[in-house]
Amino acid sequence: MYLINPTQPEAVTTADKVFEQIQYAIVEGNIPAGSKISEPELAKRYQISRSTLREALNRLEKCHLIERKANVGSRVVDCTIEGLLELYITREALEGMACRQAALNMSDIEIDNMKAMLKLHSQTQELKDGVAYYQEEGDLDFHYKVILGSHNKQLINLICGQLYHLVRMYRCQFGMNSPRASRAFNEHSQIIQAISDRDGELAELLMRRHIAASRKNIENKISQLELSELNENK
Amino acid sequence: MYLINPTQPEAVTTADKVFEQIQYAIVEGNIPAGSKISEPELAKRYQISRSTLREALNRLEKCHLIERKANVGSRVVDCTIEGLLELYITREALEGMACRQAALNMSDIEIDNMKAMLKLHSQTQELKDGVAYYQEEGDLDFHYKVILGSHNKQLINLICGQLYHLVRMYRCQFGMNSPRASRAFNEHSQIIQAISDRDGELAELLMRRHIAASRKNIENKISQLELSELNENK
DNA sequence: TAAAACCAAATTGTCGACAATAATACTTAA
DNA sequence: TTAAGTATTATTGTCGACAATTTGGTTTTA
Repeated sequence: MYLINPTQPEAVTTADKVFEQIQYAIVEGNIPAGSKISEPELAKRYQISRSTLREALNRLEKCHLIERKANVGSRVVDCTIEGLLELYITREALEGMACRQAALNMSDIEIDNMKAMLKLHSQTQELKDGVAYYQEEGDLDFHYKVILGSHNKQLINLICGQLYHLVRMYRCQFGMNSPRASRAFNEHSQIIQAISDRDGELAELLMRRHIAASRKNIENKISQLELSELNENK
Repeated sequence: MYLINPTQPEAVTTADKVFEQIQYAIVEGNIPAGSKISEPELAKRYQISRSTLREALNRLEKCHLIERKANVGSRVVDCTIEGLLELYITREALEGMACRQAALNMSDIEIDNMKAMLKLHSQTQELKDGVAYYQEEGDLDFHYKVILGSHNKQLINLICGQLYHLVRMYRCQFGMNSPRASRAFNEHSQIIQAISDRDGELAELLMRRHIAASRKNIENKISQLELSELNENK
């Protein structure tokens, strides 16, 4: 339960709570990607009736963590390389636009807030040598603030409520605690400057580059991985 | 039942069927925007149990046609001007990117297909004087083809599975059978050319302009509407 | 009179059982 | 032996009833 989505409402009903538990289990791979879900089994494991489990499954489907077919059942989504690339392309489009809107719509206070956060991160970065802390929470912190700064409910819901669950799942399962810390920090810094200048066009451009760089970083890692696996097998 | 979403799987279970019925009722305003939904009442009206109605409601929530609060209930989404603009901004981001991907990923056959469709539309347009037919089905036909042409499941699902329900709802309820027919036709033509040239950058740019123009068209209409209402009331 | 506390009605959440559908194993026929 | 067809089993979909929570109104109190 290491990372809270600031837009996810607190779980009040038991279906909500079970939803969150299964959510984490899927994200972290404790329930394997691509595996079939047995309703009776899961209901027993979480000590709830099948009805409320199905309610929880519906929520998982909403954030694209499982897929259902009528009269057949549910499967956890697969983690494929194509899926990952498609996800990042979608992120590029949505977060790019969110960043443009943030430049137009953020209040001065919100912007000051972001600058303060960045400053804090830079100090933490120096302390921990720019590796451990920043890339995880710091990065997501930054992105969440930008997205929320767009003040666009559609964008906020699509990105935070749906895409980011998958992003976290891929990060966990492909072991991507991306070591782009210092570069990412500089990119964040530029983006905040563009927002502060109310330059929506530049802000969008920079955010798209930032995410595209992240995607390419992943692509490289994967091709390396495949290469080394190839070497092992011969 | 005048328009089929080509990505929506056919309704096999009764919850699916009721979902579709309510979906149309909401889109067309027969169940008013912003109104509260009474589970017992709707269940009685459609002759189903509350459980399967709730299943249908879950699907409606997935395409953002209703919103639920725990222990309180469901409401049909509101149709506000801000919501409409936010929707179009999101469309601009997503369909722009979809168009870029379409330029990269569409097969030659698909492209020929789109050109043929455009030609057909141009003839139909001449026949009907460019008003009735094209703007409705023709426009959506074009957009669906581009989106599917992206070959990106994320984008396809987000746009067709979620945004477009709302787009149709707004079109219905604000009475926007946009009379931009001939201009839109030319814009479509340019976009297809860019896709055919495999020029992703231009394709995205043109699609974004196309949707932005549509948004501005709506904004103008609305401000006119507000002006005339203002005149009536004095 | 206004506000707080309480009570009653209605609504939503949860449960277990039954019905319908799909998956599996088995039998029979070519 | 293989393929098709059938029967059995397991899983999903649907139902009606009960429990928990909210809402609206009523009473009580300051």
